Amino acid sequence: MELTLYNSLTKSKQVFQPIDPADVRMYVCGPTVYDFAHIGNARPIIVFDVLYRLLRHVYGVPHVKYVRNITDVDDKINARAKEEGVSISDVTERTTRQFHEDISALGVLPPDVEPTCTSHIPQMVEMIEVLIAKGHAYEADGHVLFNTPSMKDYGELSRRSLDEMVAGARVEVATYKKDPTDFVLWKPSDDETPGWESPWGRGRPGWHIECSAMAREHLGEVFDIHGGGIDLQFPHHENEIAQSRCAHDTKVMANVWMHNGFLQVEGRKMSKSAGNFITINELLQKWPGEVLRFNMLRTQYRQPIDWTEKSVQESWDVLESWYGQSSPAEAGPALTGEVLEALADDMNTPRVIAALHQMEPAERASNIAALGFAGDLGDPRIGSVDDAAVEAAIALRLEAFGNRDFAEADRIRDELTAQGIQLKDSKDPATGERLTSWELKR
RNA sequence: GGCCUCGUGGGAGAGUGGUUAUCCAUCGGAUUGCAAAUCCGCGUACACCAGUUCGAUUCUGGUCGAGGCCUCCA
Repeated sequence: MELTLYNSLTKSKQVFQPIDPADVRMYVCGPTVYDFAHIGNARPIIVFDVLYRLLRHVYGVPHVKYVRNITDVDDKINARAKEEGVSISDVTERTTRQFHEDISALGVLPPDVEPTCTSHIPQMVEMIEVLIAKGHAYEADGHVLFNTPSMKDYGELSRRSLDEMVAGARVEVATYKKDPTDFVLWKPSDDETPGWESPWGRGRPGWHIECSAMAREHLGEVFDIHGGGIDLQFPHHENEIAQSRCAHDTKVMANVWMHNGFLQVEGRKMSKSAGNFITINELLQKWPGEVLRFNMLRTQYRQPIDWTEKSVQESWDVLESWYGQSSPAEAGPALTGEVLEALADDMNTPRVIAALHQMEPAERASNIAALGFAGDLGDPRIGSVDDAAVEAAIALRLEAFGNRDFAEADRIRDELTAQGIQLKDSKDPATGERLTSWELKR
């Protein structure tokens, strides 16, 4: 089948043609592990999980390789460790564990490889040496810098010329740079900062070289898809491209570059200072993970998304209604019909959802199962409720019904309502007997 | 200041040079002892101003508005 993807490199939708259909390779920039992942971080995780599932459907599970790194070397991590008075590995290990816990609740498959920076330092050093040998990088004042004018088409991804960048720059240029747009490959570490021995003294890698080195190690010099958030397009991805292409003398690093749009919260940019910073973990205290997953997919991945309480509630309502008709837990996963077509159209997930609404419940259940939904809407807040007491109250209410004592029945219902418990009555279609279920009000 | 993305009905959100997106909410009805839940029915929107066109929400230009990035930063 034909799969169309939007390529940031060409700014157009293109039919996806893998280099080798028996070995389709995708790299996605993973988290820097210094703090809880926020809901904005969850977007690429979920979006590219959907793509991973689609690729596996199209090319076969054994023929797709998905690499998503963990950035465990970063000055933010160093700052956090210092602030807390703990070791750097304390911070990175704890945060990595938390990250895995949080995203597994979102129904994402683990990537095939999840490399860490700390285990790829030799590969980074080697790549930097190659770049120096080829005249693309130089040592200055203990740093190694990539010389951007040494690459003819630097800036192709973000479509800016070096002149534009210099003209628009607001940042003071370090004096040791040959050119204002040169960027760091390696920087020196003092005794208190993590560092590794290198030909340029004890130091640590710059931000971009990690992804170039890890992608090369696990996917080769040229691979199919590289993904990440739109905020990474420049400078991170631009510089990855520069490093990898210049080190390998290749025309591209990856054939298709994909960027998910930004996330806002209640109509405003999410930031700690604005007080609207939401972590995945916090949301999971209140909502089932698959509601968050569904909510994320209601917007096409390239569009900006406005994350609101109201939209999450709507997502919950939709899933509850679907699961009530046919649960994905009991369905054989399968991508079919219009759902598959919409997915293959640059992952048009809103169109996918519209198609799901039109499907028969059984087929729908199969499709949502294949999209990573398990059918579990267990309310994470339910632990705070004494459900035996609730069941007992419901039994008393049904007894009151039996006696036609509506005043007593309503009194019990009002009491439960006051506790935030919503009753739902239905009839057994066979016997006509009254059945009562309950849930916590949102 | 430079580069870029976006602006669809009450809300969310696809799409299209001329034809019902879809979902949620509202409203009306059925059902219910009363509610909730459930079921049925109802919505001709596409920021503004020009231009191209037989015809534009869909193409081009401009205006206004929202948002992102601008090299060590998350």
